[in-house]
Amino acid sequence: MPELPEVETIARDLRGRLPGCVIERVWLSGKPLRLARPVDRRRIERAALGARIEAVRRRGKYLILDLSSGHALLIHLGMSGRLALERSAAPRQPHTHCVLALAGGHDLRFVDPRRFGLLTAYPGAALASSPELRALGPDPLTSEFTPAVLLAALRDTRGADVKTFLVDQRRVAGVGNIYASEALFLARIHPRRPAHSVSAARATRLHAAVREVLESAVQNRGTTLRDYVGPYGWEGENQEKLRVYMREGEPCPRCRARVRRLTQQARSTFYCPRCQR
DNA sequence: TAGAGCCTGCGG
DNA sequence: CCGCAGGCTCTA
Repeated sequence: MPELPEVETIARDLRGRLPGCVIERVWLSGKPLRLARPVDRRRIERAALGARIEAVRRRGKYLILDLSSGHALLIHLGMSGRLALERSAAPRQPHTHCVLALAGGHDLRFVDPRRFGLLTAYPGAALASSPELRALGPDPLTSEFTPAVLLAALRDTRGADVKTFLVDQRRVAGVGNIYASEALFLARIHPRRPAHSVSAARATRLHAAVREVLESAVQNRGTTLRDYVGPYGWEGENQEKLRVYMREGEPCPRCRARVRRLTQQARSTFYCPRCQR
């Protein structure tokens, strides 16, 4: 479910609330998450029990909680994951897999019906070189993401089309299915174009489009198409701003041609067949 | 670099 | 019943 803007929204909401909080208890459902791997209770407890939350960060689609123990919790929400900040007395939602009980009567709860998410912990010094974070490409909202970097990565790609390139986290960290379609529409690039055939001029447009689409989605607090909600249950507003995603058959906002859907890597892509080349 | 697989829920 | 869903990883 969540891509960069949704994870960034969650990080910002949590940042207003979690730093300074002490984790008093840890509860785990014991159900396996990503790759049918069970959450490692000892790892989580060693990192979190009795620790104070010092900072909340995001890297790509990952959330990071830096703790006073010197460890960090690493969280990925997969397709259906949510974090919920709720009173400890409030009933737990179905599919709750982790509860961090905070001093003062509130919980941070990890809820994930499909269990494609990930929850683990690393010593702070080992986090950046962890298997999860090691290979991530540049975060598109940082200064590391430049037109030249994007162009070089496109040129380095053999075979893959530009849409598949955009959702490859090793190339750009944080773009998923919604924002790939939206960025390609803004940049007027056809999703089936081979990545290495994207010209420098198009790469510059794509760079600006990726930034624009992600930044405005963050401003709009993310996209709620089905069930994305933030830590307080708030929905996003960005679904109203989507130009092509989930709009098959509707008129293109630029040229009025009908928006089409195609399938790439078993995922839907939406685009305008007239504007995008 | 395709395709399958991991899961549950929803809408047609 | 079927297909499909904001992700990622392992396989051939």
